[in-house]
Amino acid sequence: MQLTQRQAQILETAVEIIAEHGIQELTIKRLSGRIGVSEPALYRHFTSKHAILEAILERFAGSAAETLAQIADSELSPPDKLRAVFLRFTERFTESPAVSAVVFAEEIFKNERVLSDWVMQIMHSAESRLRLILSAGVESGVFRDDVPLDHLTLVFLGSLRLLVTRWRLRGYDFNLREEGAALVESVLTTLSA
Amino acid sequence: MQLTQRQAQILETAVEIIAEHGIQELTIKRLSGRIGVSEPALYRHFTSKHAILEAILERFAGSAAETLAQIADSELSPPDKLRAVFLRFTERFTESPAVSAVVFAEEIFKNERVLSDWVMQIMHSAESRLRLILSAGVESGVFRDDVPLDHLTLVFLGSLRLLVTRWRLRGYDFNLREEGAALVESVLTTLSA
Amino acid sequence: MQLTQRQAQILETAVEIIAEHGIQELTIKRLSGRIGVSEPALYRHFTSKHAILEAILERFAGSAAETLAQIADSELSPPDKLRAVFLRFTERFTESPAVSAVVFAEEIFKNERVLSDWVMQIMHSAESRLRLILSAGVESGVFRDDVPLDHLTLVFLGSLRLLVTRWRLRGYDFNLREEGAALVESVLTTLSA
Amino acid sequence: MQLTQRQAQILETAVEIIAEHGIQELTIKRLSGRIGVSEPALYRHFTSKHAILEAILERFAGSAAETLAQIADSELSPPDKLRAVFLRFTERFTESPAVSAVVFAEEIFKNERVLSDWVMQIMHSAESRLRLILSAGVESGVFRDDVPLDHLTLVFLGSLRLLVTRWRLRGYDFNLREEGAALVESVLTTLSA
DNA sequence: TATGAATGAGGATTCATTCAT
DNA sequence: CATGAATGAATCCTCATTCAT
Repeated sequence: MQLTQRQAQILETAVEIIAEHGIQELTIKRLSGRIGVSEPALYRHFTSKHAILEAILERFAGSAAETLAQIADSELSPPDKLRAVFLRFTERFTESPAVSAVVFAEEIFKNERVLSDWVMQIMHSAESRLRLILSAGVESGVFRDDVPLDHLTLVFLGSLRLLVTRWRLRGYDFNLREEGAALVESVLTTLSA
Repeated sequence: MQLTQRQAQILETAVEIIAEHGIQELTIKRLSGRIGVSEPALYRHFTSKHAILEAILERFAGSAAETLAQIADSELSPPDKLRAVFLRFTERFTESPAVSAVVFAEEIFKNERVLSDWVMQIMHSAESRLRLILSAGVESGVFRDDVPLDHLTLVFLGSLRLLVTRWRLRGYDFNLREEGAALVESVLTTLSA
Repeated sequence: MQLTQRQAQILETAVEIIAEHGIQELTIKRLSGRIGVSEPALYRHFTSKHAILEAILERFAGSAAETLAQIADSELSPPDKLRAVFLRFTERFTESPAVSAVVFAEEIFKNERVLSDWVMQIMHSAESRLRLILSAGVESGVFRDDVPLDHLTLVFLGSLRLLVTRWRLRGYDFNLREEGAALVESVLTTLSA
Repeated sequence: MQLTQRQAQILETAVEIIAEHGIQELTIKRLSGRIGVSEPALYRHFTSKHAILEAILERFAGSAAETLAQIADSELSPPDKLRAVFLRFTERFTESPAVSAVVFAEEIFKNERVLSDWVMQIMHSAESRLRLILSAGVESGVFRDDVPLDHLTLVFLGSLRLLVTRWRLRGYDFNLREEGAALVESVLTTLSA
C-alpha cells in the first residue's frame, strides 16, 4: 500500500511521539496538533488510531523482512551476514531513532491483539532467518557447535536488542553504529569455533 | 517502607493487570474492581496511581538489588555466580510471572520521569554488579579476555533478558527455570576462556 | 420544482437509508457513499441536508395531495373512494416501501420545526379530504350517522396507518395491497349504516 | 430492578427530552445538563446511553403489560374492558405526556436492534391480549362477527394510536382522556353487533 | 460537475481524583 | 476503612459543511 505524503508524515510523527513519550501519550489530539491540523483531519488519512499503529508496524515489518532476506540471500559468509545485520539495523535506527523505540518495545502493541500478534510474527520470522544463517555457519565450521543453535540465536539477538534498548534509554547519546560494529565483533568472537 | 496487607494486595494486583493487559489497562477502576473494593478505597492505601507504580518499582528494585548483592558477596566462583543470577531471577519470575512483564518493559514507566529514572538506575546498578563478577572471572582466567568487559556484560544480560521476554510473549508457556539453566550453560561456554 | 436525475437519485437513496436504518443513520457520508460520489458532491445538488429532507417531504406531500384530490374529485361513490384511497396508498408504498417509513414516522422530522410543521399540514389536509368523503357518505346514507364524523375519520385513517406501520415493522413481509384491500372492506363494514 | 431516585430522574428527564425534541437530541450532555450534573455523573447510574433507553422501554413495557393483564383478568364485560384500556392508557399519557412520545414512536428505537426487537415484542403481546378480549366479545355476541378478528383489533388499536399521535403532534393541546372516552364509545358503536 | 483536504462543534465514554458521609 | 456520587480533563471519533483545485 503506497502512502500519501500526509500519511507518511502522520506515521513519522506518531513514531516520534511514541519514542519520546511512550504510546500512552500517542493521542489523536497530540498527533494532529504536532502535525498542525485538526483532529478530524487525521481521519481523512487513516480510518482509526488502530490503523495508524498497524501501518507503522506494517512499514517496519516490511522493510525489516526485506533487509533480512537481502542479507540472507547474499553471497556473504555467515559472519559477514551477521555483521551486515547489525550494520543495517543500527544504521536504520540511527537514521530514525524513533523507530527503535516502537519496534523493540513489544509492550507498545500489547493491548491490541491484532498488533501484538503481528509483532510476534515479525520477531519469529526474523529469528528463523537468523537461525538459518547461524546454522550455515555452524556447518561450515566457523561457528561453534558446542552450543545449541537456539542459544546462539538468543545470544546474538539478545545482544543486539539490549544494545539498542540501552541506546534508547540513554536518549540516543552514543553512536549506535559504531558501538554496534564493535559489539558484533565481540559477539562473533564468542560465537566462533 | 513496610507494606500493609492491603497495600501488598494492591501492588500484586496492579502487577497482574499490567502483565495481562499492559499499563494502558491499569486503571484505578479496573484495579479496585479486581480487588473488590471501591475506587476511592485505593486512595486510603496509596496517595495516587503514580505512588502505586513507584511502589511496584521500589519493591522489585529492592529485592533485585538484594539478590544481586547476596550473590556477588557469596563465596561462589564467577561462573557459579552467573548461574546463580540466572537461577534466582528465573525462579523469581516463575513464581510471579507478572513481575517479569513489569520489570523488563521499561516502556511501562516511560512517561513518568521519576519512574523512568528509577528504572535506569536499577538497570545501571545491576549492570555494575554483573560487570564486577565478570571482571573477576576474566582476571581469574575463567572468562575470555579477548572481548571487552562491557560486551561480556551485554551478551550475558541480553541473553537473559531476551529469554525472559520470549517467555512473556509466549504466555509463559515454557519452563523458564529449565530453559534458563540450559541457556546459562551455553552462555558460559561462549564466555569461557 | 423539477428535479434533476441526480437530485432524484439522492432523494431516493436518502429515503432508503431512512427506511433501513432510521434518520439517525442518514448522514451525508453514508448518503454520498451509497450513491458513489464524494460528500461535497451532494452540495452541488442540494444546499444542505435540511434541503434534502425538505425535498423528500415536498415530493411525497405533492403526490399524496394529488392522489387524494383525484380520488375526491372522481365520480366514485364514497365507499369506492375510500377503497381507492387504501388501494392507491398501499400500491404506492408497495412500489417503494421506503417511502412509508419516512412518511408515517413523524418523529423523523421532529427536530426541524420547518419540516415538522410541514408534516402537520400534510396530515391535516389529508384528513380534511377524508372527512369530506366520509361526510358525503353519511349524508347519502351509506355511512352510519350515530358516530361523529371526526371519529369516523380517525377510525379509517388509524386503521390504514396501523396496517402500514405493522408492515414496516415486520420488514415488509406481507402483501400490503391485499391486506389493505381486505382491511378496507372490514372498515367499510363497520362504518356502514 | 428497583430504580434509585437519581435513576428515576434520569429516565424521566430523558423521556422529556425525547418528547420535546426527538431522540436525535437526546445526548448525554443535554441530559446531564438538564439534570444539573456533569456528563460523567450519568455513568455512575447507567452504564451507557443504550442502558438508559433500555430502562425507559423496560419500565413502560412492564407497566403496560401489567395494566393490560389486570384489565384482561378483570370481571368487566368485553366492551368495558376496551373502555378500561382506553381510559388507563389515556390517563397514563396525560400524567406523563412524554411517555406517549417515546412509546408510540417505534422509530425512536429503530437503530438499536435490541431495543427495536423489544418494541416489537411489547406491541405483539399487547395485540394478543386485545385480540382475546375482542374474541370473547364476538363469542358472547356483543361484537360483530362479520369482520375478521384481526381487523377488529387493528381498528381498535389504530384508533387509539392515532388519537394519541394527534395529541402529541398538537402539543398535547386537548384533553386526551375526554377525547379518548368519547372515541372509544364511537369505536364500540362501530364494532358492536 | 466533482473531489481531496480540512474544520469547528459535538458525540459517547473513560480517566484519576475528591469529598461528604 | 470504606463508599456513593460527583467532576474536569481527556479519550477516540463523527457530523455537516467549506474551500481550493
